[in-house]
Amino acid sequence: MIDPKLELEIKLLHSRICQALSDPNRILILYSLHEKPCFVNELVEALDLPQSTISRHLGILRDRNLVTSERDGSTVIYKLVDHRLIEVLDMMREILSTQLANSAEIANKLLD
Amino acid sequence: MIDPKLELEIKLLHSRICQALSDPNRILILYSLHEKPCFVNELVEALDLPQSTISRHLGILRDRNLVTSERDGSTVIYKLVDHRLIEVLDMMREILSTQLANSAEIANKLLD
DNA sequence: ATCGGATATCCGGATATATGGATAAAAGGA
DNA sequence: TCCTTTTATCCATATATCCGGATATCCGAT
Repeated sequence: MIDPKLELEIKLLHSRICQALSDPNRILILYSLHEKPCFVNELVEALDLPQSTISRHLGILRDRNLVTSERDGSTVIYKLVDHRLIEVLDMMREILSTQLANSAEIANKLLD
Repeated sequence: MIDPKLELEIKLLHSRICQALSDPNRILILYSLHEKPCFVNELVEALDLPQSTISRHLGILRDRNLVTSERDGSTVIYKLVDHRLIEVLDMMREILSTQLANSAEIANKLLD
C-alpha cells in the first residue's frame, strides 16, 4: 500500500539522519558546530560531559556524514557539513512552540 | 558554556518531536496521515504490520500531540496535527539526497 | 626514544525501546 | 444480553542505545 521506494528512502532517512538527531546532546553539538568549527575539547567544555561521551557522539555524527573531522596537529577540528540541518531543527522548534502555545490556550480556557 | 535556555528547549524538542521521528514506521505513519486522515485499520494495511504495533506507534505520536485521534462509532480516525512536520522531513530528505550525490561523486573520482 | 596532551575506542552495565501475541475495552448490531 | 468489529493495553522477550572509566592511539615537543 505504501510506495516501496518511499519506504526504502524513509528507512535510509531514519538511519542516516533521524537517528542521529534522536539524542539531545548530539543536537547541542550540532548547534555548537553551527556557530563555529570546534575542537573536541571545546565541545567537552561547552556541554560539560566526559570526553569519551563527546567523542562517541561525534563518531555517530561523523559516520553519518553530518560533520567532518580534520586533524590539525594533535587536535581534531569538527565542522558541520550541511547547515540546512539547523534550519530543520529550527523548524521543529517552531512546531514545538506552536504546540506549547496551543496547550497554554487550552489550559486558560479550562480555568475560565 | 551553552545557553541553559537553549539546552532546556533542546531537551524538550528531543523528547517531544525528535524522539517521535526516530522510528521509520512512525515516519511512514506520518506520511500516510499527510495524504489523508486514516483509521487504524487502514494504517495496519498500508504498513503491513500487526495492529498492536501500529496502535503503539500511534499512541506515541498522540502523546506528543503530533496526531489527533477522534472516535467515530467503533472506529478511530487519526489526523496529522501540523503538516509542517512533513516539510521538515522533506527537508531532511533533501539533505540526504545531497549527501548521496556527494558520495557518488567521490566514488566516481576514485574510479578515474 | 620518550613523554604529555588530545582524541578515539573498548567494555560492562544500566536503561530504553521495539516487537507481536494475548487480552481487555469500547461500540454497534442482532 | 451476546456477539462481532475495532482499537488499546499488557506482557515477556529481544534489541538498541547510552554512559563513562579505563585504555589505546596519534602526534608534536624535548
